[in-house]
Amino acid sequence: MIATPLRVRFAPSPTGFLHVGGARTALFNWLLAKRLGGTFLLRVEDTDKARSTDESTRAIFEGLEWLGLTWDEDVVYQGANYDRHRADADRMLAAGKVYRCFCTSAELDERRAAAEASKEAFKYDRRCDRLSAHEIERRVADGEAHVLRFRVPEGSTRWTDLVHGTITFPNKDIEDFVILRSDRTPIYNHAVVSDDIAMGVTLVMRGDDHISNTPKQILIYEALGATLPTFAHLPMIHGTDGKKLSKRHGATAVGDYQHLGILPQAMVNFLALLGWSPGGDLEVMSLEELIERFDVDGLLKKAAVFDTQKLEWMNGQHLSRLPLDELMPRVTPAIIAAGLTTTDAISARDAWYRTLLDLLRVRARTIDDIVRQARPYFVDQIEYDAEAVAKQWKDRAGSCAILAATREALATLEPFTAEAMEAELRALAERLGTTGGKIFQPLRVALTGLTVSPGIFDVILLLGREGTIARIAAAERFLTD
RNA sequence: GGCCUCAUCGUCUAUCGGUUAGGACGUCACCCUUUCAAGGUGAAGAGACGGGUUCGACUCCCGUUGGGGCUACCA
Repeated sequence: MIATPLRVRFAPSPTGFLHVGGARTALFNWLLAKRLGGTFLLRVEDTDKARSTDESTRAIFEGLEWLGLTWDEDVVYQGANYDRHRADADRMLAAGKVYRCFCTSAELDERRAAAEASKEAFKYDRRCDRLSAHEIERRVADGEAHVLRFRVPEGSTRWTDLVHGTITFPNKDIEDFVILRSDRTPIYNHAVVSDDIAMGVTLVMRGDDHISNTPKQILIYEALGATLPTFAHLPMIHGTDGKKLSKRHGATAVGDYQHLGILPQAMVNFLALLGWSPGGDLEVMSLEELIERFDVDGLLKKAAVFDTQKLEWMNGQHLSRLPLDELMPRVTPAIIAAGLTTTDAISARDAWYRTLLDLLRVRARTIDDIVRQARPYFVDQIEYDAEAVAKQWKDRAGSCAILAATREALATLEPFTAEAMEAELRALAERLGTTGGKIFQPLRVALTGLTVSPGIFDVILLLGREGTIARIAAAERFLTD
């Protein structure tokens, strides 16, 4: 079913950002190429000059690179192959597979509207295919604008799809479609086939919104005398309303998720599970594990809904499991961008920084969560969260007294370790006739300004004895104001 | 409208004729506990409907219904 050597491609049109659906298609092609030792190609379909932009092409490259989906050969720009598209079209014209059509867009629109008005399905009536040879010659000689139309033969067109099995289209339902515009630029279906043949693509894997294009493309392959590739049509990705994912569903570009603090590993993992299943219960996988397990047998037919909550959960999983060395280059730039510190300051205390990240990542779902939680460990002056103050420092004088006692206990504590701190503070609680929690919670607010943080002794160790004492003193001042 | 296609918990999915229909996200409860996460345990929650085929259907076939895609001198 799958020819070797395998050559697959991802062929986006540069009319926007890299969409998650497109990213998923690219990922599946890439995974299969990696798994089977094939070649993954990238082709930019920029033949719609009105909508294609360089900015969008760049965004697509950036998106793919961020996900780690690198392509093997030079990028192919469809717009650079007009000569071949025309040559292939002319070859089919010479072979009698296509014919010249002089009907104008305006005429066609009119006939289409008329058909619709009388509730009939519109299909081109082939009137130009009935023109006499010398009339065609005359009109061409007169320089009359015309397109090239494919003469769809009798019969039916079928193929064995890797995900859907056999799909058959009666040719009578396919109209004689245009392959070359009157300005001699190619129409999508023709350009795709011409390019896929030239690029030696052996397997076409794309969204199933292309199923109805496939019979037309197969007819072109046949008319050109080329070998058919294998086809695999992937299910769509839908929004929570069951409709094709689009702008109104919120973030749909992979770049959006990058900026939301999602790791590329998590994005890839999540996308891989939309329309494919490894068969068992395994869900959280690294790129290597994905490559190892990816298989066309696990491809699904049903459209999947993009669930951002599960994406975030998965991101949390990757955040916790990734080796610190791989995580740091993704988080550090965000921390620096937030203005919390500098590269130099971090490298000056590498061990401290690693400990901090290790403590924060467990309770974060996104990189942004980590940045938010990291603030108290970098700034000089922390801010007290209003709710935290209201809840933990309700009794200002009492809290202040407890903080003072805590400060004194910590000031001379030896050794300055978590174990010693806990023993000391719990003993203090007992002397005060209260519980550990009554000391730890107000202390947490004093040290971080928040009710949420890593274990309190970890926080103290992170801040150091001096920092801790200073923060408690500052809290005491705040409480006695 | 026509053509194509899809159909298991709210969501992602396992099941390739015989299971108490399994797992994950989310939800709820409990445990752990200095907070929040993480982790652990448990609960609620699904085969769209109707016909067949078969000793036996979620699974195979047909139909119905519902969803989606396509229907351009767009890609």
